[in-house]
Amino acid sequence: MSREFRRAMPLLPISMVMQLTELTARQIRYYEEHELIVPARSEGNRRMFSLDDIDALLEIRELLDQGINMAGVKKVFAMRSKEYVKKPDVVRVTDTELRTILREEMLQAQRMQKTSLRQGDLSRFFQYKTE
DNA sequence: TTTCTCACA
DNA sequence: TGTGAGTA
Repeated sequence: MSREFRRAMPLLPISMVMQLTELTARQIRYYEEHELIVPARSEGNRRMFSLDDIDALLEIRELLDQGINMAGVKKVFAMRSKEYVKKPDVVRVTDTELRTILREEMLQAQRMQKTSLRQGDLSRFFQYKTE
């Protein structure tokens, strides 16, 4: 049994995920509505989360903490899954993608009236691109 | 008891 | 997002 298979195995109920991620059940379901996570269902329509789902939720929380909105989080996730389908080697941020990210950050920074545009934050995007 | 969906302050 | 209602 591969490591990937185990990580993708839906084993945890929402109560466990709540403790692991510090998120409320409401938030977890909300993120599912926005398709940021797609937990499996079992028995009586209960959500069963995998370790991959936990990772995704923790990252969503980090992104949100940085002042990025749902739209921004969606973009990051969309780009990642896009890469996954592509090649795992030298992937680079295209000019249009970079402009989109920067614009989103600028708008968000204005709305939040705080500096979410820190170099540390931006470096995350480049990290994702090469992981 | 826990989780689910739906609706509303 | 939080919370309460009515289920399964």
